[in-house]
Amino acid sequence: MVFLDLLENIRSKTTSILESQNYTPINFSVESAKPGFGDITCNVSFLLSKQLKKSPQEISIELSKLYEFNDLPQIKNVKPHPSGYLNFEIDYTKFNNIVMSSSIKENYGSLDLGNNEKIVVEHTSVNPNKALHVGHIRNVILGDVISKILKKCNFDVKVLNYVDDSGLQIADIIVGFKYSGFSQDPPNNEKFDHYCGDTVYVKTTEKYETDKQLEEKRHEILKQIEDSSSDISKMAQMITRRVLDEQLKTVWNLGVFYDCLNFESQIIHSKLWEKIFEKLKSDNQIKYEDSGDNAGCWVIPAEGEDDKILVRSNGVATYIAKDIPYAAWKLRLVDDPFSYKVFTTQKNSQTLYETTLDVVDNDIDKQDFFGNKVITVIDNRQIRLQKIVSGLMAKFKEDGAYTHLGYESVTLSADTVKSLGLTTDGDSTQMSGRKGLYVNADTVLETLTKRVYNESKSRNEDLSDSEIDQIAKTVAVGTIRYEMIKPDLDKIITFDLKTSLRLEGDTCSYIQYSYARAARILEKTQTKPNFDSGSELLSSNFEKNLIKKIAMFDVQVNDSVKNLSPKVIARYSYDLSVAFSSFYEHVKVLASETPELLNARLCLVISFQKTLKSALGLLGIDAPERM
RNA sequence: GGGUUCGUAGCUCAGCAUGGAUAGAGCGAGUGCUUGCGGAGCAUUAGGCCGGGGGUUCGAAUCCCUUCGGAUCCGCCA
Repeated sequence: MVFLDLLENIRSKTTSILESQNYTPINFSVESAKPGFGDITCNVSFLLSKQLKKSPQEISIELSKLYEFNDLPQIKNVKPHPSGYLNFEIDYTKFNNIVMSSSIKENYGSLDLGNNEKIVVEHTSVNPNKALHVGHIRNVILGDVISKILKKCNFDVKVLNYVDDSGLQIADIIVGFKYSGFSQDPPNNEKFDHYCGDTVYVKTTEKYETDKQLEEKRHEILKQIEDSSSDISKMAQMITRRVLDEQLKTVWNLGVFYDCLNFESQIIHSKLWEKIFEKLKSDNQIKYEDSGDNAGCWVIPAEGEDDKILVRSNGVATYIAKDIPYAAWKLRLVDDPFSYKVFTTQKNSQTLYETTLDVVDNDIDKQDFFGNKVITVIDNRQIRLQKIVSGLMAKFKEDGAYTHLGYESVTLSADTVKSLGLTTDGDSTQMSGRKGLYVNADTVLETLTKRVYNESKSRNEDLSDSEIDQIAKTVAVGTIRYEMIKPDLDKIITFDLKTSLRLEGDTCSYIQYSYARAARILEKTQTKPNFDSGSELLSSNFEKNLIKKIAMFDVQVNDSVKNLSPKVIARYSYDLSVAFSSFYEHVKVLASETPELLNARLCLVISFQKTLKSALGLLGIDAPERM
C-alpha cells in the first residue's frame, strides 16, 4: 500500500492532535487534493468550527502548527488554506522512490480486505436458446471484472454461470425443431447459437400469432422438459448443451471464464426446493392464505408491496421458487445435493466444472463452489425479485450475505436499429430476442476486429499478419470491455455500431496506445534501468503528476471494491494514461540531459507500464507492446 | 395508479456514498503543434442558473420534500 497508507497516516496524526486538544472526535476526510491545493487535503477544520466557535481558517492555522512529519518524510509540510482546508504537500524527492519501487512489485495495488473469505460471483446466466447479444455482454463483463477486483483484494472467488435450460424459451426452440420443421443442422455451417436464436426462436414465436395449436404445444413441451425421463427432455438437454458450447466460445473470446456451471434442470430435480420450502415454512418466512385473492397460495409477505406468490393454489411453485433454492445453495444454507464433474477445459486452460446428480464413481472433486457471500449480477429489471431473494437470505444468514449487483440495460440507438433493417420511433430501443431485435456479440467483435486489423496494419507494415491479428483481437476485446465498464451501473448504455466502437478519445485504444508508446521508449534504449537511485531527480510537474497517479492505484482499488464499482478502475486507467501521454509529449525521455536523469525517467516509464498493465488486468484488458 | 431509477456543456458521460476551495472529461466546433521516444497524440479557445421549485446548513450538483420529463418493474407467465 502506498497512498492509502499515507492517507491513513495523516488521518491518525490528525486524530491524535484532536485528542491532545481534547476536542470531541469527529468523522473528517483525508483525501487526494485537486491540483493547485497541495497534494492531500483534510476538511477537519470545517467540522470543528461549530464545536470550537471559531472560523475554519483560524482552526486550520492552529492545527497546522501541531503536525510533526519526522516519521513521514514523504510529507513536506501542511499549510492552512484561507478557505479553511488543511493542505498537505508531498515531498517528491522522498515519495518518488517509495512509489516507484512499490509499483514494480508483483502484487502492487493488492489489498487484503477479504482475508481469503469465500465469495461467489454469478454472472452471464443466459438462456441457452440463443447467441449472446451486446446486452448480455454488459452482464458478462461486469461480473468478470467484479470477480477480478475481488481477487485482487484477497477474496477467494468462485465464478458461476447459471444455465436456465428448462424454461419456456427452451420449449420454444424445441417446438421449432419438433413441429416447425427446422433442421438440427444449421445451413451453411452457421454457428449453432446464432441459428437457434436468429432463426428457430424468432420464426417459431412469430408463428404462434397465427398458429394457436402450435402455441399450445409449448406448454406440453415445457412439462416434458421438466420430466427428466422423457425423450423431449433428453432432446432439450442435447440442444441446450450445443447452444451452451457456442455461447462459451463467445465469452472465451472476450477473455471470460468460469469455475462451475449450474443447470436449472438439476436444481429442479435435486429436491432443493422441497427442503427450502420446509425451511421457509418452519421459519415463518412465508404464509398460507386461507382467503382473499391469493386463497390457497403460499406467499412471501413483502413490505409496502403486494405479497409475492410462491406456490400457486394448485400446488405448483412459481418462477421465483427456482431462484430461492439456488441462492440458498450458493450460500450453502442447505446440504449440497450435487456431485461434480469436468465440463471442459477452457481456452485459458482453466478447468470448468459442472454439477451433476449422477453418481460419480470416484468422488474426484467434491468441489466447494459456495460462498459466505454471494454476488449475483442481473440487470435491474429483476430488482424486485432479487430484493425478495436477498431479503430471505438475510434472514437465514446475515444482512448483505446475498448481494444483487444490478445494472441498467443496453439499448440500441435509432441508427443501429435502422441498420438492422428495422424501424423505431424513439431515440433508442430495448433489445428483444423474440423480435430478433439485437446485435450479436460475435458480430460486434468480428466487425471491430476487422477495423482494428486494418488500422493497425497501416501503421505497422513490418509486422506479420498473425502479429497484427493478435493486436486486433487485443484492441477489439479491450474496446468492447471498456465501453461496457466505463458508464455507471445505473446508466443505460445506448449501443451504437459507430459511436460505441470509436478508437479515439476516452476509449480503450487511447489507453492501450499510451502503453505501446511507453514500450517503444524502453525498446530504443540500451540503458538497463536501476531503481536504486536517482528518483529524486524527477521534479517536473509532468513527472510528479504521473507518479502521484501511479501511487493512487490502491486508493482506486479500495474504492472500486467497497462500492462494487468496476468503472472506478476504468476511469483510473484512463486518468493514468492521460498523465502519461502528457508526460510523453513534454518530457523527452531518451533525450534526457544526464545518464542519471535518463535512468530515473526510464524507471518511471516502467513504473507506469506495470501499474497500467495491472489496472487493465483488473478490467480483463491486455496491454499491447505495439498496435 | 404504486415502487425503483435517471435528468450536469450542442451530444455522450465523471463528480453525488462521506455537503466545503476554481463543477471535470470525451465527442463535435475554432486555433496551434511532427528535420523531436509512434499524431489512435499534445496544447489551447468557446460552450454550464448541475431539469424546475422549496427546505436543512455558516455552506448544496451532492442530503430531504415537491414538481416536471424519460426509463423500468408491478400475473396463481417464465
